[in-house]
Amino acid sequence: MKDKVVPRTLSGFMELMPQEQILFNKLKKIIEDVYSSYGFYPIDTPVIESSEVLLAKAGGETEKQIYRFNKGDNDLSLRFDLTVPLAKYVASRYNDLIFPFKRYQIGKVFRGERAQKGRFREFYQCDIDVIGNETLSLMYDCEIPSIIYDIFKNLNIGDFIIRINNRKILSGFFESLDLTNMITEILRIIDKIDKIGIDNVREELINLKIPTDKIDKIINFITIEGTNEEKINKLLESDIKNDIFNEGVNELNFVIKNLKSLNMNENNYEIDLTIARGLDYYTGTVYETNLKDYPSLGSVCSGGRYDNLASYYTDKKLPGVGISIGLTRLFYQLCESNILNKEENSVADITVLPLTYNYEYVFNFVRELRKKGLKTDVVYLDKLKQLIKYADRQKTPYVIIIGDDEIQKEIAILKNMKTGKQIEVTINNVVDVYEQDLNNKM
RNA sequence: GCGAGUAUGGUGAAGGGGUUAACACGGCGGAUUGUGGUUCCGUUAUGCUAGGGUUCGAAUCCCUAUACUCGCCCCA
Repeated sequence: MKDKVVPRTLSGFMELMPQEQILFNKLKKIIEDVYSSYGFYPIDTPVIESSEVLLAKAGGETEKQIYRFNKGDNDLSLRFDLTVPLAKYVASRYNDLIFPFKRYQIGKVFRGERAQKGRFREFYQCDIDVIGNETLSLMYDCEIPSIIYDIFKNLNIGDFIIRINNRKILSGFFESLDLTNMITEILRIIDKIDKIGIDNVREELINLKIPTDKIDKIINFITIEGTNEEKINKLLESDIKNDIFNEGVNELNFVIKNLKSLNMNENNYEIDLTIARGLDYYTGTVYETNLKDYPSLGSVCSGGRYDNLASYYTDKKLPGVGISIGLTRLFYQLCESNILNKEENSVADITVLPLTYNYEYVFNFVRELRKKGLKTDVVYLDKLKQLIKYADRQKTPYVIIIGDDEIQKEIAILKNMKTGKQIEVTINNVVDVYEQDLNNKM
């Protein structure tokens, strides 16, 4: 035993049991289905890219967290998000793509940072973006929340709220306070408000040596209360004289107004001036989404508008808007909070247990079941007890037992594993009997 | 990158220097050679992350390494 290698999985890498994997895949499929229902195209890009491409814009953090290695003379890296590969993709195929370019991409990304609760080194991102050529209609800023809305409705994991803000409002506001030079630090602090609370925000702002009167103004500003309409009106009526600020307010006003016409429930979205988001490239509308019943989970989906996607690869101006769902973290959190129903995730609808060597007879049944779209598992084990136990552990709702006695009578036994009821079926009525029993139970 | 903590079978774990490492779950075999999720019986770590030290004696105390967990930074 000593010379065996311990079969372990690296920290920060999620590996699931089959039952869990089914659930995970269900969530992934729901997201994918909603994305494509809005007319977005799927793309896939390599997990490995040349470091030169991936690190073209390289902030300090990215460089620290990226998995980078050499193979021969090649300097390679694992992608750490799906946005940079998108930028490369669009820049290199600019002449062939149709704009506005609507794509989604679901795939694994890698970050070489220390793993923590709900923080992974390999995780799925589910990205969706629209990229415009030179310009991009603000209507796409409205479409994005609508997509989020549909996804979280379909995921069926409880009530949720999409929080919306516009970076121009914050930028303009801080410009008017003459704090432009520290805007990155301030936004970072404000963004943490949900986590650390308003008092700590104030404290950290004091640490930045911002005058108290300005801190009061900031706190008052970001905690504006009221309905969406009231908040907009307060912003429109404010005495802040700043062009960027006004532009932001108008954009936000436009987005909020149009969300109504997209048939979204007003309880599921709100203006939240504390959302700062992605301190790098977001320039306009920004979004975060939280589960109302589980605020401690933090944002489960976030994104926004950016002016220029691919400035490191091309001179073309490519504005875009999009979101990303961190599916691995979301799934992890949903499991931790017992929001997902982990029961009854058998792949097969029916498990067939052959107690005979006359497989030809068995396969006739199997073919019939599969032809009708029933997922049918056939098990080959020596003993009936093992067969039954297999079906039991797989939580298959139904089993079919076929032994030599049944073959003699030209039947099979359909067993409902929940009720224990057994019915004799023939090849002609097996599907009907199955469906009848299934419907009776419901 | 910085800080704190933990390390015992497939899993959850007890044992805090004294001869065979508790208990539970799971697994396997059987009671029950055509019927599971109940019950009963048997079985399941020559070893306590690795290496070194203290000791007559170490899973237990000390040191080093590694891994893992949790914070911070940052982020999905």
